[in-house]
Amino acid sequence: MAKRPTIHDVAAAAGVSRGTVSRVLNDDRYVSPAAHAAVRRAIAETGYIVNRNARSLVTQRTGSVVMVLSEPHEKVFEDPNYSTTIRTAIRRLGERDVSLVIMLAGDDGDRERVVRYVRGGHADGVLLMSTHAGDPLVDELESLRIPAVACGAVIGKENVIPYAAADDREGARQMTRYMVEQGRRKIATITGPMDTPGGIQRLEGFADVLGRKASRKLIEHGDWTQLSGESAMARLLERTPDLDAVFVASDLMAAGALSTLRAAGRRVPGDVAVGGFDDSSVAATTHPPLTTIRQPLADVAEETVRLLLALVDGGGPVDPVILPTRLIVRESA
Amino acid sequence: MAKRPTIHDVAAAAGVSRGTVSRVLNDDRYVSPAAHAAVRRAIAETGYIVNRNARSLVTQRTGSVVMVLSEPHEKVFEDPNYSTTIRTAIRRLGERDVSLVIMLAGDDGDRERVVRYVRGGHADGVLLMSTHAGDPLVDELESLRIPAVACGAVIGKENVIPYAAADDREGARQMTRYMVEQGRRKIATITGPMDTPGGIQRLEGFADVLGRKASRKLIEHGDWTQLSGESAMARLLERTPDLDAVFVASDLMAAGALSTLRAAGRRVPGDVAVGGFDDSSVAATTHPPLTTIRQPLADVAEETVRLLLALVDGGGPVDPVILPTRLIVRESA
DNA sequence: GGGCTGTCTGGGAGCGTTCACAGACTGAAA
DNA sequence: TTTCAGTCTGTGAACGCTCCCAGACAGCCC
Repeated sequence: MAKRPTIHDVAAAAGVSRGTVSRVLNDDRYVSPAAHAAVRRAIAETGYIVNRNARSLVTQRTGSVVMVLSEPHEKVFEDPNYSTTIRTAIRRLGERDVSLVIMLAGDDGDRERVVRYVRGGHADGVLLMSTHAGDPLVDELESLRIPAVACGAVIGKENVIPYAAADDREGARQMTRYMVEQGRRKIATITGPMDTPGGIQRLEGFADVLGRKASRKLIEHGDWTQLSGESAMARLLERTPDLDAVFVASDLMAAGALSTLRAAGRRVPGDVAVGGFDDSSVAATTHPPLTTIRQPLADVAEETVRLLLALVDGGGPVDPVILPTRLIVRESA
Repeated sequence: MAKRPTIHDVAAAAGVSRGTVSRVLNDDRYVSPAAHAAVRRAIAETGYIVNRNARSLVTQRTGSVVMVLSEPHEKVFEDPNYSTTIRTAIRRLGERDVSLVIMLAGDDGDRERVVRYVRGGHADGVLLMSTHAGDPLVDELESLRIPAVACGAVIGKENVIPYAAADDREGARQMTRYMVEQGRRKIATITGPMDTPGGIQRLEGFADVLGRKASRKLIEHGDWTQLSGESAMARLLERTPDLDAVFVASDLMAAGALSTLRAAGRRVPGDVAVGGFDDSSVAATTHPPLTTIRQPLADVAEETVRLLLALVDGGGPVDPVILPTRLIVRESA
């Protein structure tokens, strides 16, 4: 690899000093138009690219943020929604020339690595994904005082870690209301894990609408996986065979619920209406296609990034952002 | 953020010089056991973490690799297989304390950014994902002489960019053979884009088995998306209404084909057998569940990473790795 | 003219490492 | 005893950048 030109080479080519080149690079004040032009030309001629390491060494800024996926290894990415978020984050950060490092935090070893990375000063900010309640990582990050935001609230840390999220609770209300309006009488629900915001708030929204009708018998818990949706549905059917609707807190679990219902000979939506949540890609492939709640995932991701950049740029504290959901009617309800 | 301890602080705490600490850090030869112990203790006491920027500045190594996703923005991640690859790559790299930066290369601006990043020396290696034939990025990387490997062959550059991949061709043969054995007479195929290895080789495998029976009338092209699967299936049905099987080069497109078939009143697998490829997560959620070809994705990802690390560590040229696929029989064929 | 403010430039110092080299010490061979 | 190879250690010099300070110069006001 041929030796790359340094700021010295550019300075020499432009007939100015390092200082002036540096000023142009960081568009500082007080550079004469002539010098500015000469430096620009020299940069183009030499093909100069600043060495971020050298810069970081003195500025203590890295120009990169790290996205931390706090999920057991097997489950990372199982949720297709990750993809949208990552893609959006990369794009928005890229526009600002900030690069994205992705790290896993599924076990203690991983977490330790993340902490070491952050403590080593290798990232300007942290973007938390699916961080569970009580994750020790959060306290660590907090004590390091590094800018951090979450995509979706971190339970118990809502006032500490800013976040952007979809309005889970209102989304659940939308679906439940719709089912009520469609004349369903016995509406059950399959929730997500109760240590996740989606698990808690979608159940709350469900209960908001149903009030005392939301009896414990009509509530089952899953862990977002398709398999858990299957078994939760089976338990519901056994306990309440005459249910005529079920609001499932994720599309993937809803896909599981559908296959259990089919196996049990229930027709959807004839006998049982099924509502999902997410409007992820599986929603369209199920049979029948899922009526679901669309989360503005790309917007959530964008807002998350925006918050993080604001924090990194040293703006004061930022406020959480909550974005509206929308009911998408297909065939399952 | 409190000032982080430097190698000086450690040296002072251990009562040795910077040099000795550095030697311990990089476990060089010639450090006395006593000094070694003292340094280790001092590191623990001070909570010292090496500053990678300073290190990179002198070693010209960064301890990170960049994964480049060469896909138009809308389509990035549409294929659920990405997830497995990314997850696996992060883990394996993490074990070696190498961090992963992800960049998009969907348009010229992106590509320019990637080149700038690599030319800036910010990555020790490049991991190419779904790079299309003739992508200018490849030539750029080649001329930069930076270690690069691809996950899946880069068409036309098979001898330049090492890669790990599933045996697409043999996988296609497995599926086609299976259909023949099941007594199907008129077997069609929906391919991927013909500028991707999966598009080309899965068609070749199909043709290997069918020989002259693989007439042009029985071949349609898609672009991996579900929608393209739907329309390709429609075209096939129109042209050859009496086909009794279709090998679709991806599960997602197969899902699309299934819905077209259903809409056309064809029973699967009664009237038409449908075979997919990938064994991705959608394969299980379709109705009926897809018979498909499982790609050893995690293994492919592991091998890709292994190749890259070997290259980065300065071993000589490495050979491509091709891993076997397996037929997964479900209900659609 | 003297002082002041504002613009512009150059260069020394320092960021936290590694590397190469010189030197000190050991023990064994000549 | 001298010589030499092998261990072990400390130190100066990079690496490529930004920051800061000093100084030159111009223009303005009193």
